[in-house]
Amino acid sequence: MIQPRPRTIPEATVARLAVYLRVLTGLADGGRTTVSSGELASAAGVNPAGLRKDLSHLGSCGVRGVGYDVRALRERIARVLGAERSRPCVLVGIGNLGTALADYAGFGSRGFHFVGLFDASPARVGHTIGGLTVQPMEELETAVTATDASIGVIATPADVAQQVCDRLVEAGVRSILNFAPATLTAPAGVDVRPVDLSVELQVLAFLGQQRAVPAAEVTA
Amino acid sequence: MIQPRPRTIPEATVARLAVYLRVLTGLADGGRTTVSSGELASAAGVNPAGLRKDLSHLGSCGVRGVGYDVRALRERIARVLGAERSRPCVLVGIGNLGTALADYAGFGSRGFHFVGLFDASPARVGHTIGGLTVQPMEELETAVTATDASIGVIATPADVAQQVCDRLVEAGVRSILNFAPATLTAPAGVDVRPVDLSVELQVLAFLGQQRAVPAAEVTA
DNA sequence: AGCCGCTTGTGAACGCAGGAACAAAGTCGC
DNA sequence: GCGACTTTGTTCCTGCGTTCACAAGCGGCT
Ligand SMILES: NC(=O)c1ccc[n+]([C@@H]2O[C@H](COP(=O)([O-])OP(=O)(O)OC[C@H]3O[C@@H](n4cnc5c(N)ncnc54)[C@H](O)[C@@H]3O)[C@@H](O)[C@H]2O)c1
Ligand SMILES: NC(=O)c1ccc[n+]([C@@H]2O[C@H](COP(=O)([O-])OP(=O)(O)OC[C@H]3O[C@@H](n4cnc5c(N)ncnc54)[C@H](O)[C@@H]3O)[C@@H](O)[C@H]2O)c1
Repeated sequence: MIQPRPRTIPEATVARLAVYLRVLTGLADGGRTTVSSGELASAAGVNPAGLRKDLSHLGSCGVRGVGYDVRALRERIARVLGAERSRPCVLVGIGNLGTALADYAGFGSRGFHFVGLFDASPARVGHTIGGLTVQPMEELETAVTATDASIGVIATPADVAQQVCDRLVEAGVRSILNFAPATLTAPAGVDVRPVDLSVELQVLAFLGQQRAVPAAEVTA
Repeated sequence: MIQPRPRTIPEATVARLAVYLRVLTGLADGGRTTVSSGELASAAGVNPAGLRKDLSHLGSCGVRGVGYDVRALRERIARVLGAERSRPCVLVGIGNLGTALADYAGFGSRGFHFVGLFDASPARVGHTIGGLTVQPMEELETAVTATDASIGVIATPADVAQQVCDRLVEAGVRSILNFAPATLTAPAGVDVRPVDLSVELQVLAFLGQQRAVPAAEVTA
């Protein structure tokens, strides 16, 4: 039993660790060397106790009475998240959204870089975005194999998203981020993470509507 | 006690309701009139029992032995979510991402439309995107008041996101969708929903990495 | 008209996440 | 060198979300 640390980290904790990592990087750039859980929690918008519980999943790294060493904690989280080396990603569907993603410089500093851009439209193929040239879909499989891309991003229309997903899986991609408003099915062992902006807006709208209703509740 | 239905719907349920709504719209367009919970659940990628529990939050709407009437259920969900009439939104930061959002036709069919586009850069102001002209930041407050915009979307760089948030709140916006990688603070009564794509990628990367590790676990 | 099969809706159990409180531990001041 | 204060790490507990399982209800068939 060399590993007393439980292998399983809750997914909600993982998402927060990524936020802590971003905040810590900002603090380090600002010259801070140590930070307390309360300070870090308020900067990340979470509860201090919850933050300490999250950090406890990766072993004691703080000093009682002082706080956490910013650089050491950042290193620790980066190692757990596997953010030490940059991961190669491929992007399919270079339309409005896909172009913005391909052009986004922020992914590089967070451990991700695109190694391939693909589109079915001849009008898009050949354009250069963020230093990469858009390739036709025929080259998807060979490019994924050659670059050993680990993450695929889908930004195509919804009606072809499943086909694109299948081709990515077939090519060996095991992690997929899907922006198309469609529910994708993939075999076991493949993670598909949907990002549906309309759903986010609808949740916001519902919360706002519910906030307005309770006042009229007493009138019933 | 005229309202036997509990006023509180779990947020996780609300997000799934939005997905059901999308799936139901697709089914209705395909000509389907009824659908069973199992079918709808598999199309939405959730557990059938969970789907029924979600729907139970808005009262019985199904017919035992038959299933749900597609149109009626869609109407019911749309009413609960407040998606019957389109909600006016303002978008701040018309860069790469903001342009894609402003140009996106899909929001209209999901109950949202932009009534104002704003940017601080003179190079952006005056451009027309999706039928709207980009306005300077000075006009934000008056435009929000005039259009009674209920939702604000932030697509500016992270270092000015908090200022933009403050101005939106000051102008009367009570729901904010934030794409900038920054933790925003807002007064009580204002909902801020972050969408951090880097975090999504990092969660994917972690899950993929964890999937690969267990095989080597026995070697320790 | 009565029975059968199918599907919904709900009740209970389980597991998990979140929050508060407390003990351990280390540092700073004297 | 010692005491007190600060902050972490953990433990307990409460509440929520999810899943399973079953009884109730309705349509269709005979
Ligand atoms: N633009 C947004 O702000 C936004 C917001 C929310 C969701 N989305 C979703 O993201 C996806 C992309 O949106 P968009 O606005 O960029 O659309 P878009 O039409 O501008 O771009 C789609 C791109 O996919 C390409 N494409 C079409 N079929 C393809 C195929 N079979 N294989 C590969 N590429 C193919 C097209 O050539 C086009 O370049 C859509 O599913 C949309 O619903 C977009
Ligand atoms: N582009 C992407 O794919 C992507 C992905 C993830 C996150 N983001 C985030 O979304 C935000 C926007 O990204 P982008 O790629 O569109 O950046 P961008 O630089 O292309 O656009 C930013 C826009 O905001 C405007 N702006 C700057 N300061 C402003 C202010 N004070 N008030 C109003 N407008 C102001 C700029 O003029 C510019 O047009 C950034 O925070 C980025 O980190 C973008």
